[in-house]
Amino acid sequence: MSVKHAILGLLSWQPLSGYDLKKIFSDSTAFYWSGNNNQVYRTLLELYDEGLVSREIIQQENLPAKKIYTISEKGRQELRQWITVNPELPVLRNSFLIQLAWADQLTPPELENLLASYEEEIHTQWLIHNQSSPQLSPEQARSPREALLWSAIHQNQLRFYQTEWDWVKHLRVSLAEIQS
Amino acid sequence: MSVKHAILGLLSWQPLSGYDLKKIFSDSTAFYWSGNNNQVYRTLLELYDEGLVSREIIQQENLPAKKIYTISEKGRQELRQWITVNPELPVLRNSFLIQLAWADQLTPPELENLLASYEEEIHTQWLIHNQSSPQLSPEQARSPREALLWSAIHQNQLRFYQTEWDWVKHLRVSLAEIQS
DNA sequence: TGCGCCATGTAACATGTTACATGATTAT
DNA sequence: ATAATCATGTAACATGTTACATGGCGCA
Repeated sequence: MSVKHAILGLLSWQPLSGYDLKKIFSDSTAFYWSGNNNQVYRTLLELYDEGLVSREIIQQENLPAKKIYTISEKGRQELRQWITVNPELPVLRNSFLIQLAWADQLTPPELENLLASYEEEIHTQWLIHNQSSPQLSPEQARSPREALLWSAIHQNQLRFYQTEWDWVKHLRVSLAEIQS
Repeated sequence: MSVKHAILGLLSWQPLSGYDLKKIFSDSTAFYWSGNNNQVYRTLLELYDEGLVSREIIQQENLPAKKIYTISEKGRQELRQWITVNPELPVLRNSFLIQLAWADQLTPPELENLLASYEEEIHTQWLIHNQSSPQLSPEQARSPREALLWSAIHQNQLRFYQTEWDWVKHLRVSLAEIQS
């Protein structure tokens, strides 16, 4: 259960409300969850029930009250334990590859069109990632080593889109060659 | 709903039983589903109820009866339509990156150990993918263009692990430099 | 005797998404 | 007026996994 640990991690960085977490998830590309209410608020309740976080209700003038969650000592231990555990493999699900597998039934222009729109979508993502991410920017890191790690995370995602982009460009050339 | 179309695609290639599909999913890396019974058999029923496939029950001596599913004309149309639709972005979920984000609390040897085990897992996956895949091998393709597409799908996955491997090796070097 | 293959299916659970619901304040 | 931001939460649905259930055949 990784959202749980993602939230614990963010709270280990600083106390946050559910609304804050939601925004981080929906803005950030590294924290790949959609940031939907259901998951965030339910997970926070679970963490609270398990004693991994504490919370404080803050009344505000002219704004709704908010609940600020703070990681507990037990929560820090749980997070540290999870980090040390052997890493899982990345999950890559590219339904475009499934489309391609049966795309031989398309006419050459249709196939070319499909590849062109995939290339454009990938390129757009690359551009989005290439703009500095507001969360986890190395300037906010607590140590040079953390800054290096955060920069590496960013690089990892950029490289993914770069590789994908190169791949689709190369495939388009190969297909053009085969048809001539 | 992509399993549905993945199954339709496989059936457009040749008639298959639920058991066959299960095996293809669990053996193949391109068809990334786990190949669990629940999903395969339920999806086949849905496809049947929607008239996208027909089926034939084949009694066998000394073996349980099997249901061979064949794609229908309506199924072929549905598949073709899905293929032409604009492609979705690949879904990449790497919980290791979330671990890394908070890994500054580890000691240098602990962090080095974490990265080493990730590198090994990625390398193992690379080796697995590097062996020729039994499904969708270009030799079984119905045209040179299909062979090219299938080869490209395979290359796409290999490149992913290669990129990831390069990335983690580079990160290990950078971390070693920062500590000296 | 016990495991793996063939072949079907169901139950329970985990995870994740969209949409619904409320309600004040602030900016266009 | 109308949309966006702040802030909480619930309901319904989609998708995917593990484990359970049945049962014969062949192999070590």
